[in-house]
Amino acid sequence: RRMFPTFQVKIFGMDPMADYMLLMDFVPVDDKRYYAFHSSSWLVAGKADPATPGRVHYHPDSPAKGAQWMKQIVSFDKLKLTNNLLDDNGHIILNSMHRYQPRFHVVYVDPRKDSEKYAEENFKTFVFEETRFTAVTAYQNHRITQLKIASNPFAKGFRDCDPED
Amino acid sequence: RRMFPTFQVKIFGMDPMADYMLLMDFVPVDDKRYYAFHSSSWLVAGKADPATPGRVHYHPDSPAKGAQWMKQIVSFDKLKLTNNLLDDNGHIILNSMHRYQPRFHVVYVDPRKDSEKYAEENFKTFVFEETRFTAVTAYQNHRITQLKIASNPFAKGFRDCDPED
DNA sequence: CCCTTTTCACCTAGGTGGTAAGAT
DNA sequence: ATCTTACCACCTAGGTGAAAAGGG
Repeated sequence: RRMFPTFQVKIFGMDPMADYMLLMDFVPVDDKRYYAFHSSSWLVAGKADPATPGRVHYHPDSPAKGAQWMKQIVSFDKLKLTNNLLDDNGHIILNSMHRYQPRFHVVYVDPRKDSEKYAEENFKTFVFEETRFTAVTAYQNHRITQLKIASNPFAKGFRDCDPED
Repeated sequence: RRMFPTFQVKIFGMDPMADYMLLMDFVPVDDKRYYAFHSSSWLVAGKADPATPGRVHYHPDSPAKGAQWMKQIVSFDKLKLTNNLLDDNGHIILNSMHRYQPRFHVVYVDPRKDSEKYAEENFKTFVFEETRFTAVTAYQNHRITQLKIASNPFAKGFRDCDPED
């Protein structure tokens, strides 16, 4: 399913005329597996399960000019997560009940013939720790459910109050 | 609205590793304005109205590698037509009751610095005369309406027989 | 007991021709 | 008389959490 809320960034400082690829991936926060205790808190269940294939999600507008990326907020709303190790839809594969850190990467599309040499300097990664989350197959906390229902337009059918509450 | 049926092409002979832009535009077939006589045939109503802004529709996957374009049929299903001269959605603007010839263009994205010099040879246009049509705001022929209802999935609500008829 | 899978009603978002009213 | 516009019911396509069933 889609990740919600959507990861969004506002970009500054690109070369407006140069091409860039924007992408995201997810790395484990720790080597632990968690479980929900009485639907109220996370406790450690033991060591992490074997790592999932480390896939990457390219923003579907990639490649695009710096001017294009900078002129409005970039939204990764097409990014989908799955726990299916055999997924062949190109979705990001995560282990349920494990904690993850989303990462955002910017790749400058180097027009030089020997661009591979400069791969290091043409690549930049940004991490926002406040975007860490625990992957689940079902919500383990009623307040998270209510927050989703209140903020995701597709869950409007489950609301019982005005949207401005 | 969308053009239906959708313009589709199968592509051969590209350089699999090179980038290409695919686009379409529409040119008048003649300098005439038409009218529908008793909903059964087209008659000439006089000289064409002033030409509309000559817009172009880039296939949204552009630019992409030759290998990508060739591996399946390319479908221009996002292309939209309008008769609104003030349209600011980037749609193709046509005069109603005029005849048009869709054109398909392939642009090779030349990696050379002085690529402008080679614009001529990096550009190729394909015209399929069987795709000519008369632009309308409402169908002028009941058999066209029935053909659309029978073949467009979004018009399923107007069908009264099985789809395989 | 806790987590996962499947199915479902209920949404968003948007593409159909029908239809009635309006314009020339 | 003929064409255009605006709105509508009815679709496709797909994103929600609920709920029930399944698994360890």
